[in-house]
Amino acid sequence: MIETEPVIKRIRVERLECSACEIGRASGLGRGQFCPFIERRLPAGTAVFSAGDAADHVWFVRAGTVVLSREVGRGETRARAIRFAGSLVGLEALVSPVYADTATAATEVSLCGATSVGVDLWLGARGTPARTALEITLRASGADRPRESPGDGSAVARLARWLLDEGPRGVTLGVPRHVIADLLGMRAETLSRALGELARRGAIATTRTTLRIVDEERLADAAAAG
Amino acid sequence: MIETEPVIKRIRVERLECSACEIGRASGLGRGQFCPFIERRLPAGTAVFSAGDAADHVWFVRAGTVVLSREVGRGETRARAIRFAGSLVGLEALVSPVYADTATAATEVSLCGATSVGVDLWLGARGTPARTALEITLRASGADRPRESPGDGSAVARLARWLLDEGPRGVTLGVPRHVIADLLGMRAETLSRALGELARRGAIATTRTTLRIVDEERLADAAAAG
DNA sequence: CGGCAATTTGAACATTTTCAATACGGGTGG
DNA sequence: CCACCCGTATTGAAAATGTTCAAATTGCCG
Repeated sequence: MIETEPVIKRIRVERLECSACEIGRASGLGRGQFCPFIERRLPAGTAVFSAGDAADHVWFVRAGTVVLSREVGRGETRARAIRFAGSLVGLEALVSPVYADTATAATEVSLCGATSVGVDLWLGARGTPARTALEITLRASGADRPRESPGDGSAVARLARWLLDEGPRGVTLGVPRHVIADLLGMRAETLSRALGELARRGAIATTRTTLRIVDEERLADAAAAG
Repeated sequence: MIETEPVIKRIRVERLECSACEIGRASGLGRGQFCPFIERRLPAGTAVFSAGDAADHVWFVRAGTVVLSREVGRGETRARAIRFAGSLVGLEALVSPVYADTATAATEVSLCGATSVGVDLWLGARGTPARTALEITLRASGADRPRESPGDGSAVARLARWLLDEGPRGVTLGVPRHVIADLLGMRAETLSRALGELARRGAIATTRTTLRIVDEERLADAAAAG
């Protein structure tokens, strides 16, 4: 029988030793080096950063919980992941001028923040294997869109949005339809019907294996509709 | 007017110069070093690796498209992301003994693979900032579950599954209900009803701010149901 | 102690899922 | 080069599921 503790609203973090922190250790704190991250506390509900903002800081979650959300259209945003103590958030600052996610403190949090410039220096020379792997990973996940679900808009709207920003690439590269359906959180049959609907409205032209965007404006209308 | 090319099924990659590759360059190919990655081609539809398998290789996508899927329950799997040329897949091998995703070639692909051991060496000393950041990132994203949607099971089943493997942590750490609802691809109202249903079945005990798993077996039944 | 925000509840409604059956298109073998 | 076959995509109609919107409740905080 699993028993959960009462929900934590206030966190108590006396004095987390930086030498006990993974980031602190990587910084070589014991060896006369310094850590670019500076602690800061935020109350529950505070926005740490917002998707689209200039990505100028990277944060390490020292205590508390941060929720990551991404836009799904019409300025609406949906939670897509949770980050607990020990995670880095906003690392996309390394590879993008703007944040991909909106980060919100779900509880009171203790965050250690550093400027992108500081992190850039901290990470060491560019082009090393570790750094290259990190950047490749960040670029890939920064471009991912969370799987969608019916609450994010009608099937037609979701498809229209997807086509507007991933379509030409994804469709061209031979991704099977059932995969697209999965990403959009719908069944293959529903995708098929949505494609048909957009074609009927003159937004796209499609055959069983081809897809062409005919009228971007109508597509945008469909995307906005709901 | 955006026009897509016909779907690509066969890829032509004559001889991609390794010195032109981001990975090759990071390996210091020009400087007498070597790259641990070895090219291999796979036809469309081939499984590169499967979630749960021993994570012994890391792959770099040189050409083609790879689909990443993750389990959503009952052994069913849903596509959650697409990786194009220039991405690394299976990097979770660095921080986990098993793959978190199932990777499938959507088109014919040219992949460069390296053993986890080789990549471990290639990345250089452990504990450096870049490597630490990479590992933290991989650990976090490896634990993420893709947002779910109604096609992945009924609201009650999705909630039950979530509670079984994320519940105690997420609930304890004060994640608001509407965030959980987002992650499960349902509205807050539906989550509320699903919680009520599980409580009625005696699987959990819940108040407006508390949640306790009372009977794991019933929860598992609900998770399997559909 | 009062007010606010989050959660719960209700009932009608719209949407998507289902489960079949059918049509294609591409790849294979002759 | 063409016919055949298999797997993928499409279509149909019924049914179930989740969404909506509004109102009531409750816990938390100042």
